[in-house]
Amino acid sequence: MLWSVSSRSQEPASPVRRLLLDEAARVLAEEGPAALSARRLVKAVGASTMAVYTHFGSMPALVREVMREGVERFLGRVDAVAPGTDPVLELTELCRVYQEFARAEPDVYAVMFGGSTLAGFELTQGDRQMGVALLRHPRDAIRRCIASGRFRADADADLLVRQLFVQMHGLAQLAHAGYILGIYGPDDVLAGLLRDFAVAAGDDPERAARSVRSGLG
Amino acid sequence: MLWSVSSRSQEPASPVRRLLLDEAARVLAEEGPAALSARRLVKAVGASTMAVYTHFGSMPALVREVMREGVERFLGRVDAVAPGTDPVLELTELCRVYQEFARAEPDVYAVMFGGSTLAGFELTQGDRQMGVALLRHPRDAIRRCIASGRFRADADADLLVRQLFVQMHGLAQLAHAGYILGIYGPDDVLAGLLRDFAVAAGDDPERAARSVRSGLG
DNA sequence: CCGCAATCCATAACGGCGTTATATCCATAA
DNA sequence: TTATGGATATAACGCCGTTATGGATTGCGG
Repeated sequence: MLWSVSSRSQEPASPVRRLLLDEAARVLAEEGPAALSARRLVKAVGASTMAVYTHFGSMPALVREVMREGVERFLGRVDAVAPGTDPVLELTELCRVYQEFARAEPDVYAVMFGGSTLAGFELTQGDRQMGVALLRHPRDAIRRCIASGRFRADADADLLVRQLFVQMHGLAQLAHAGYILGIYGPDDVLAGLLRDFAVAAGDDPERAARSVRSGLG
Repeated sequence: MLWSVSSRSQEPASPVRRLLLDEAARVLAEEGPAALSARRLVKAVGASTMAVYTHFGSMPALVREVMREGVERFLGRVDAVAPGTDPVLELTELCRVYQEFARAEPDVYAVMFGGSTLAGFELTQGDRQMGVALLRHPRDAIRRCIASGRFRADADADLLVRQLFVQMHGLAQLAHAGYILGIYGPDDVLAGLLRDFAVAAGDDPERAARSVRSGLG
């Protein structure tokens, strides 16, 4: 085809791997999981189907790479939340960035947490470990809530962070599926969940409401 | 072909439609979404691929029928929970049967609530309305919690039932995806969620814990 | 009874999918 | 220079959902 053109290029050989990953992420974000296929990706980058297998081994393995990079973006957002003097506010902000990521990249999010099989991809135990790592930051925030006296001293941070995880995941998925209908939207439900979470953990209702409002505004 | 085997049969003509639906539900339950294909279904019932299109029009339409029957089974379980003197106990039992259904038919459940596309199937607004109808019973139970004084008088049943929905869905999906790891399992998280839900809504902590224990035991 | 329309269904095909066997480039090491 | 090994293009295999075609069966009005 274009041998002469490629030889003209002084750059290092085409990083086909990166091109495929970027195109996969783009298609997934812009057109959804149904549009993601090996043949389409290789056509977009001007390669043959073999490119997928030399660089990734299989389509599920390519999807796994896309997911791993999604996890890194997710971790980047979560770690950007700085601790402050109000741990309930910090917890609220963590949940806010969680929902923001799920809304920004709903299909990558769905792959990360098992909501989508996507071309036969299935989560490995290692994948799940990576997802669980996201809970460390919120768990520490809950511990600070306990240490600061906002939450009861006998509260169990490990159980509470799982409860919070369940709530964030359920909200993200139901909102994406269009199941949060009627007068209350996802943001209303999020505010209610966070306030009730803090109150049940022992926080003063008024103070909890103020921290949540501040963290979501 | 005058030796017509079909005339020997005294039964009404083969209800191919029913056979396909049952086989689809069976494959989905026993082997998961990846195993569900038109060609496999028609081979199992001894028909040709046309059977799918004469009776359903498309594979997504067949999946929709499977989902509708799943919703009916779900509604059957939910409606089997009888009101009693303890509305918090009733709410707990409703959540228990919710989790039981999600655990018994995880793939049908995933289709119902948008967690799985399954051969291009996508939820319509009518499908979602059907799913939302499942919330009527728990919403009434929450209203009884308020009326009986267990929950605060100014609690909002419509918001609370959405929060509860989010929690039940998140737990069902994460448990199915294998994301509830470590010392606490799905049942522990469920107990914590329900207790905290009631406490935040205004119930006495001890009383809430007793109702939840009673409803989950 | 005949003929006609409608319905169901089997066959075969189309295009797309993931995957793989094979052969060919081409850069680098010996 | 030759040899080696990785990346790639080509073509094929067996799936998939879907559809065009034509044959069989059924029910019904004449």
